[in-house]
Amino acid sequence: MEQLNQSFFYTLEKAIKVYRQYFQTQLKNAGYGITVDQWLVLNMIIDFKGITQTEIAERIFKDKASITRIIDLLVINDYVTRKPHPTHGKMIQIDITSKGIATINTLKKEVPKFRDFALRSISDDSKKEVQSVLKSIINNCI
Amino acid sequence: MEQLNQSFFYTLEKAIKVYRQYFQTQLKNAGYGITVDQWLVLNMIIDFKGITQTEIAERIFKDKASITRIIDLLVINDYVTRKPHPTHGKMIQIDITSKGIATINTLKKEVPKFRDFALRSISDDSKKEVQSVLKSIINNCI
DNA sequence: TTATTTATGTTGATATATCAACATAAATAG
DNA sequence: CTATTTATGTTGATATATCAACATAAATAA
Repeated sequence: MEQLNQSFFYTLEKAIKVYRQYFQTQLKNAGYGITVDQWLVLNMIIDFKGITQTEIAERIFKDKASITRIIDLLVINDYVTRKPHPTHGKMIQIDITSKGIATINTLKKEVPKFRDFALRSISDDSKKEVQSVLKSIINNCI
Repeated sequence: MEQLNQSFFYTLEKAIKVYRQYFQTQLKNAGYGITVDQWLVLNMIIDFKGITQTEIAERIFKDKASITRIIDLLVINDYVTRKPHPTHGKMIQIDITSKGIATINTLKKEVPKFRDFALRSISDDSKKEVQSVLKSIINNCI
C-alpha cells in the first residue's frame, strides 16, 4: 500500500507540472507574454467586478502577498491599473486596460481548448471520479 | 463539458496545494526545519548513491537550476557536504552528514504516515483509477 | 591531434509561494 | 467617545521554478 501511495503522489505532482508547462507554452505560442498565474488573476478581476485581493487569493488558493505581487506585474505590463478605492477603506480599485480586455477576450476562447486538449480521451465519468477522489484528499488534509 | 474541465483542474490545483501544505506542516510539527523539496532531494541522494544533479532533477521533475540551489541549502543547513568528484569531470560528489542521516532515518518512517493520512478512506482501486487518468493527462501534454 | 559535441553544473534574471510583521481604515464593543 | 477587533493590503525574508547564458571536462568526430 505504501508503494501505491508514494507513486500516487508522484504521478499527481508530475501531472500538474506537465500540465502547467503545457499551458504556459501554449500561452507563449499564441503570442501572449502573460503568465498562467497572471492570467488567473486577471480573469478573477474581470469575472468578479470589485473583488478584493484577499478574495482573489482565496478563490485561486494563493497567498494574498502573492496576489499583491502578481497585480504589481499586471500593472507593469499594462493589463490593469490600480488606485485607492474611492469610498471603501484600504481597498484597492482595479481597472482593466484595453490591452487587458483584448487579452482576456481572446484567451477566454483559447484557454478552454488547452484544457480540452489536456483531457482529451478521458471520459466525463472518469473526470468526475478523479475529482471526487481529489476532494476527499482535500478534506483529509484540511 | 468545458465547465467540467475547468473545475477538474481547479480541484487538481487545490488538492496538490492542500496536500503540500499539510505535508510541510507535519514536517514542522515533527520538529524538522527541512522543507518538502529539500527532503525530496535528500531522499534521492541517499536512495541513489552517486546520482548526478541532472538526474535528480529528472526524477523529481525539477529544473537542474533548482537542484543546485536546493543542495546549496542542504549544505548550509548541514544535511550534506559537496566536493568535486575525484575522478569524474564536472560531477559533484555529495556526502551526507550525520544530521542528514538522522533526519532521513526518522522521516523514512514518518512520511508514509503523512501520505496514508492524506489518502485515508480512499480505496486502492480508486487510487489506481486516478493514477491512470493522471498518466493520460501527462501523455496528452507531453 | 584538433575540433566539435555532450554531460554536468552554476549563475543571473524574473516570477511565484509562504510566513511574519506591519500599516491602516472601518466596524464593533465598552 | 475611546479602545479593540476586523478587514484589507503591503513589505521583507527566504525558498522554489524556469529560462537562458555560461563554464568546463569528457567523449567523440574529423
